[in-house]
Amino acid sequence: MNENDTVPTSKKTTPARRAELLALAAEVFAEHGYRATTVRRIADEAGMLAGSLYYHFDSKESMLDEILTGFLDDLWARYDAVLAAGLGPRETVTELVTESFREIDQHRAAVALYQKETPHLAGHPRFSYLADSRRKFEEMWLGVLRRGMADRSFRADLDIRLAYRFLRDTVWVAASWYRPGGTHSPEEIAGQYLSMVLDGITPRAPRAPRP
Amino acid sequence: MNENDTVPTSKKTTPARRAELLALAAEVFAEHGYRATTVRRIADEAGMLAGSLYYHFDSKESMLDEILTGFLDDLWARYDAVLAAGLGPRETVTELVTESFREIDQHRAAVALYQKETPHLAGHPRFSYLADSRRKFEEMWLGVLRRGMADRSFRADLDIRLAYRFLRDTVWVAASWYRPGGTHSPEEIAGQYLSMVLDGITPRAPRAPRP
Amino acid sequence: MNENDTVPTSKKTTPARRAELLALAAEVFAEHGYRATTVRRIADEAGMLAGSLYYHFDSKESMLDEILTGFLDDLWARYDAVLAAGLGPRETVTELVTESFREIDQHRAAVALYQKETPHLAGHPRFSYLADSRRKFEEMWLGVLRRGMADRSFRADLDIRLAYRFLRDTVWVAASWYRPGGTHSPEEIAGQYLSMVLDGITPRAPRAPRP
Amino acid sequence: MNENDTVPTSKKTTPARRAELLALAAEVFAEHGYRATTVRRIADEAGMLAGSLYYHFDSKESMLDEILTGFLDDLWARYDAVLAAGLGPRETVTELVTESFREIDQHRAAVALYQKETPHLAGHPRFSYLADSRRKFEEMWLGVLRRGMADRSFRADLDIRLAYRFLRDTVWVAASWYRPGGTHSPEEIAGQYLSMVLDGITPRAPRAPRP
DNA sequence: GATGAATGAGCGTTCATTCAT
DNA sequence: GATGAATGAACGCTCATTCAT
Repeated sequence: MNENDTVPTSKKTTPARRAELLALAAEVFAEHGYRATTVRRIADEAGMLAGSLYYHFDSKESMLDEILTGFLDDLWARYDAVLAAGLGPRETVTELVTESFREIDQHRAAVALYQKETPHLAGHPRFSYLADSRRKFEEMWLGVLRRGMADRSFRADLDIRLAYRFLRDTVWVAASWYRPGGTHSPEEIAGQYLSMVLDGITPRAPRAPRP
Repeated sequence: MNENDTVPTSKKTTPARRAELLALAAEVFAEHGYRATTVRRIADEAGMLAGSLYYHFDSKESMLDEILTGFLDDLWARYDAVLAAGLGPRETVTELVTESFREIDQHRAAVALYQKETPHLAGHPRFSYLADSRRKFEEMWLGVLRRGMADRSFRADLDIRLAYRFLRDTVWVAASWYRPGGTHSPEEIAGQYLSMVLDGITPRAPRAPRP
Repeated sequence: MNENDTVPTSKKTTPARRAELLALAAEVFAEHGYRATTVRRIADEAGMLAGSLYYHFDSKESMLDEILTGFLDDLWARYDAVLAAGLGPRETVTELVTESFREIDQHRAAVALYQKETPHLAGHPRFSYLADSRRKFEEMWLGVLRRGMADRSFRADLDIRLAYRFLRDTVWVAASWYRPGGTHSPEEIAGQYLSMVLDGITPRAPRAPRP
Repeated sequence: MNENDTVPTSKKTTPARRAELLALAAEVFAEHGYRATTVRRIADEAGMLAGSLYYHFDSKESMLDEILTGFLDDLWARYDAVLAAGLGPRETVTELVTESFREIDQHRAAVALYQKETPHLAGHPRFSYLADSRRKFEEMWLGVLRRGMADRSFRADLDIRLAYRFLRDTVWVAASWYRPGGTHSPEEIAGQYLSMVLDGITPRAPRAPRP
């Protein structure tokens, strides 16, 4: 997924400076949107001139690319670890959601960017990995939901595709308001979300504890 | 809220043509984003030249303005009717969510546009009504949630601000994937969403029917 | 050869204005070279701003394209007429050279541009017709030279490829110094050139008049 | 003519390294044109970074300058030797053309560069020696042609200025297609060219051998 | 009501050049 | 002698907007 592993596009810079600049660019992209963000603005924020950015990156687009692939690589490392643990459906959902909030906590800008720009990037060949990731994402969630419905972890009357979209969106939109270093840790927020998603916002009688 | 009621910007046109053009613009804005949409693209779609649009509208921004105010006017008419009905908290939530999905069904483009562009428009004086609406929105939801927690319609252990964001986002993001004329009616989708939000995705023992 | 016959790229402008602008661009391109010519310079010369040129043309490159195809279309119309006349080798050479000088007289800038830029444009797919034309050109000259050597119109000891290059270059470089409206008509210059090329610059005994 | 003799621009480098780099630069300039050649491209080819070239040369322009003066110095050394030999007009022309082809053979890139860039450099004070050389060139050729017409070595009916341009261009354009190490030696090519120029491409009766 | 042609500001990008290390 | 990182001016191009017709 990360083309940098195989095709180091422009490694003329130290990785540290690259990462710095990229984090900055992600922040600005996330705040104003990719299109509305001028390369001059990023350069300003970095204390350099617009042209100087091109020493480090090939283009504005390649900055976006690198931010997005970095994010997805990291995210899938988390998800794959969860999936490899062989947990039950409810625990898998719990862990997936928690890892998602951890990702939001650590790469908020990239997540927000991903949310906002993916639709426009869909058709672009360079960003085909976004559609690939989306597919994997869908399969993952649909799979865990199906397994959960089969073993009665989840309600049998769910419209599975609707439930998938519900779960997917519910988690990610949090990136639009979440600010790291707030009063709640990502784990706490994940806990609250899971509580609402799993048990609903209306009171329920105490369930028997699960094995 | 709708400045056209008091300050008719460009009344040279018939309201019908305006509405036509606006619906078209909303569609294009929603698909490609406001910034990425060129005025020429809208004109193309309308079968005219870019310059000709300026007979009907003052600027690209005023089109956006008109679309957004139209949407909010319509939405608040719906919400105000629900609030005026004096229903209980659970029923109020049910009706608010249902009306939201009806709004998505009827003005999908405007809703998507609102979702996508509001953050960037926040500081802009011309669009201060967006922040106003957001405030009203928040008060409305916080109010109904509080009342529900007070009368035990909703769980007492909810983090109310988190629950508010959860509800708010959960509903609106549906505009990003919803396509009118699909297999589900807006009421059906609302029903499914409400079922998940109110009761969670895990099975619960049958509750006593509410009066 | 002329894509405008089949694919009218950007006929948004009146052909007259296009032609005017194109002639102007050709002049500037020819004087300073294509790369060294800024689009602002052309616009200046046309009394407009750089951006305004893009109402008439898609790009700087498309201006070059249009100039070049226009030139080649015109040139080949001339050559084809000569070839269709079925003249003997010496007369064919005479007419081809004369038509070449007429072309230089009427489209000096385009010819100079063609001479100067063709090498750099060779690999570019959009300008593949340049290589095509070059091939046709070579076949044409090689053909007439061969026929002339066969029927003793031309010396039998010529290195035919060298003679081809000699003829080809000799004619076209004139575009670099020729100025229309000078003391010599294109026909006179063609006559002088032909006299040197056919008979050499050293005196020769009078030849028997040809039939 | 060579300002390096009097004003050593950047003597920080060994002449050997300079010459190496210059030959390389000439090659790249000749292939892509001076403007279109980036200093980085030259550096790449030399296995260094763009900035490093500035240790050896003051500027891109000074590289061009040095290449051109080197070429002209060499060429005029050849021509002056020929002129000093006191040959007859026909033999002088023969030798001048032959030396020209030898120059092309040995400094093809510089010749091609000279041909291509001289027109644009005309007005530039730094390159005024190009115009000087051109003048000397013209005087030389006009002189030998005049002498040849006077002593009947050349035809009396020639337009002398046209003949001058014809000779001048005819020789130099060969630099655009000539590749050293081909099947023909420069002397052979010179012979063929001279044969065409002196005697024409049509057969002539055998001339009485010259004294 | 709409067109054709233009404006002018700004955008992403390139590139010769500089300079501390 | 060479590098890494930056500058700053200019370039081709886009686009919202204007306005006479």
